[in-house]
Amino acid sequence: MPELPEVETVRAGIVERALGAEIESVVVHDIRSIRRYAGDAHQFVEELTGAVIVDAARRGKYLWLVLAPRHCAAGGIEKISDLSQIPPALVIHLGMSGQVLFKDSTFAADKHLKITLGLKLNDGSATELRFVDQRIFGGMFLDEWMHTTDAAGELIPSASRSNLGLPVVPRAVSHIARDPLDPNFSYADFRTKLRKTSSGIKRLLLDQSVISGVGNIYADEALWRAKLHYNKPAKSLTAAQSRTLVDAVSDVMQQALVAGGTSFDALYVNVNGQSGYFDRSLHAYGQAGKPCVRCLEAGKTSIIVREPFMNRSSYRCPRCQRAPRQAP
DNA sequence: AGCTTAACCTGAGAGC
DNA sequence: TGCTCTCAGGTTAAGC
Repeated sequence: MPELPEVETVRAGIVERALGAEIESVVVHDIRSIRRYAGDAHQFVEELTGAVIVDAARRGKYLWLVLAPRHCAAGGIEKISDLSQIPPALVIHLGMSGQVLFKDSTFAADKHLKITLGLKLNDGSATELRFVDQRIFGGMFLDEWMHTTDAAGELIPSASRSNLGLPVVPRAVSHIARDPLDPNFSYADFRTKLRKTSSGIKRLLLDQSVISGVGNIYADEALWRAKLHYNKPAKSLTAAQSRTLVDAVSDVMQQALVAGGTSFDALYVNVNGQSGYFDRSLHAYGQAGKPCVRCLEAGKTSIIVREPFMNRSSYRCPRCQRAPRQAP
């Protein structure tokens, strides 16, 4: 289940492997993996072929490739100041089961191979960027650039390292809030959004327009670390609790990132096809029936429970994450 | 307008 | 063995 650490692992892999690469060919094996795109498969291929990958950027779970026209050497794009002269962004979302893999064309097609980009790398060698997706909740599309300002009005782009010198994100990403690993993440903006709703706190954590990059796994882990119940009304959190929660999200994501991400069933892998191992460090998610390690260390016994939540599951310790008096 | 729910998918595993 | 049922979950459109 790719959440922020998994997507960031993929982004870093693309930067390491494909910067400066020219997209020589594009094959769409399954049209369903192209989403939110006005054109058809043929147009997708036409628009993408010949472009050069100059960067891979990310906000929350959204990942996008910054492209330059063929005639434009990698790095030369900074000189372009008119957005209309810049090729559209190649936006990638992994959904539930999406993978980005680098493999030479000699390797057999993967079982759920959806889109193949044939790349000519900087050193002249060739390889393939393969988008593989079993459940097809993910996909990719070409998207126009949009100027962006955050709530504070500053003109600073997202996590992109080479940002064209412009405050831009793909249009589809413009409604996504900054994630906790973004240097411009705002605690104040987060708390403002919490105070405006009657919803429980976990619903807000999963709302990508409030804080991005958080999915079911890291939401449960962060709530466990912050000792909060998923149904605690968001507006009832104190400023200190809000900050503690964001720090818990940030900490668990950074630790998962170091571990190469979380993996349960080999659905999530990095660009080399390897699984992360953070699942061995989970304290709440998927731990139903096991003792809460924090309670255990305190000499108490409490068993993690799994409860239905928003058509999925929530895991919590019934002792250190007590239910609010009145459920919202 | 704010909030909730259904739909999109496939495969693994459980139950019969 | 083989069938059916349930579950996994990110996002968004539709419904209330």
